Amino acid sequence: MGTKERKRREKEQRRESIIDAAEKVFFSKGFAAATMDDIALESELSKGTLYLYFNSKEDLHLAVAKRAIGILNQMTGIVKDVKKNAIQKLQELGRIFIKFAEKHPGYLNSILRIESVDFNDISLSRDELKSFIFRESPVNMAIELVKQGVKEKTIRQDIPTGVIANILWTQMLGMFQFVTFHNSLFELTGMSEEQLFDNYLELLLNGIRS
Amino acid sequence: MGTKERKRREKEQRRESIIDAAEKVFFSKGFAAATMDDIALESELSKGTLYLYFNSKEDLHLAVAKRAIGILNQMTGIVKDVKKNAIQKLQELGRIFIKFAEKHPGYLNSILRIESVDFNDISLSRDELKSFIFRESPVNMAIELVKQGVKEKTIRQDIPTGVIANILWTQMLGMFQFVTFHNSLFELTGMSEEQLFDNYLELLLNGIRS
DNA sequence: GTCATTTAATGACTTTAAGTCAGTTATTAT
DNA sequence: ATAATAACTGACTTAAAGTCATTAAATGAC
Repeated sequence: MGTKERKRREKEQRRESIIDAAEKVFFSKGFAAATMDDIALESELSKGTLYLYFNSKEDLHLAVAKRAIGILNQMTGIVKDVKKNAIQKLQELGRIFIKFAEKHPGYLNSILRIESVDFNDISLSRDELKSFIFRESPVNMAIELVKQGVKEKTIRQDIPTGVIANILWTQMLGMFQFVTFHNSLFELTGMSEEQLFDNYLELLLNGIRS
Repeated sequence: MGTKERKRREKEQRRESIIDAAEKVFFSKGFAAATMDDIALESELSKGTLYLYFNSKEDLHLAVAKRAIGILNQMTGIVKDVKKNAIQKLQELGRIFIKFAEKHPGYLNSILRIESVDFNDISLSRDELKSFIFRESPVNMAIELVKQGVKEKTIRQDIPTGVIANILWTQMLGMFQFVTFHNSLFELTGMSEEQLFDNYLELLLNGIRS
């Protein structure tokens, strides 16, 4: 009598399918313009049902962001097996992030969004997500790499590794926020997106070299 | 018959007093939680009147952000008179930004906000503001300083000055976004806010040295 | 000073979208 | 077959942005 187990699984599947629908709507219209009715329609469920699975539209967005972090993690996973020094690994990490951004612009946006939306309306679930990001995200890998670099003496040791790693993470996000928002920069400088990213990475890593 | 002139002035004053009220409400409740009715109450005007002066709540927020940029500009104005090399001037610029953030957290938030809110709902007035920031903000001063640094050979010349300056600007914003959001970092690292900022600045500038 | 005209301000109303909940339908266990 | 439980529904409530017909105030021509 595995009914209970099957039900749990089905519930999980339904949940995922709602996230699928939400994703589609968020990515095509943007979070603000997306309505719960849109998502209900897309998911072939009623609005009420959405609220059986998620407490709010924001909550639904957090679920999408979690997926984004998951995918990013998966993509960056290979870095730790690379046989190079820490700086080079960090560079690789950065390049993977850039690939992620190109391949999954919607997911990138959802990550940017959770790091930026209104500072005053902190919800419990966001706190939860914050710690999730901290524990699970590339930040964590960056911390390891920075530690390695300090040991190797390729990275300066006068600043706590946690701080360096977080600075790198923030700056990656900042770069994308900037590029997403001010796409006019390309015209201004005549640089390609790729060149810009490379320079960005270069500058970041140059700053932490010992 | 300076009636016309007086009317224009009064209209301007009313506009400013509405921004005053909006500011108070935004800063105390946050943009999302603030309502136009709150602002109407605070300004001792009716809601309808607010819409005679501003097209939307977002528009009203942009006006606040413009003020913020104005104040920041005023504060950073002294840097160009400092008699030091470009790197040192940029460091000073960064420190002033930090002072601004401490003194005017509300204004800081409003600047962060315009750089981050939903990427899909771009309004005309935001484009206008973007070019305003670009023309009037410290970005512009940073560009000048970077040019100076390249001439002096204190700053690397292999990356376009505009790109370097914009990277610095983004990263300053990113730093504050991060600190505002993850204030837990202090606990994690045991660093004071001041130390953190100093390290941040150091890293940024180290990256661009020649 | 009066009054027609223009300008400024009002707040009740409309609209939109998030979130709720009493009622219906489907599933399970006995 | 049926009572109990779980899943789902969509009409309804609520909140807040934005509108607009109406009222009030200010102006300037006479």
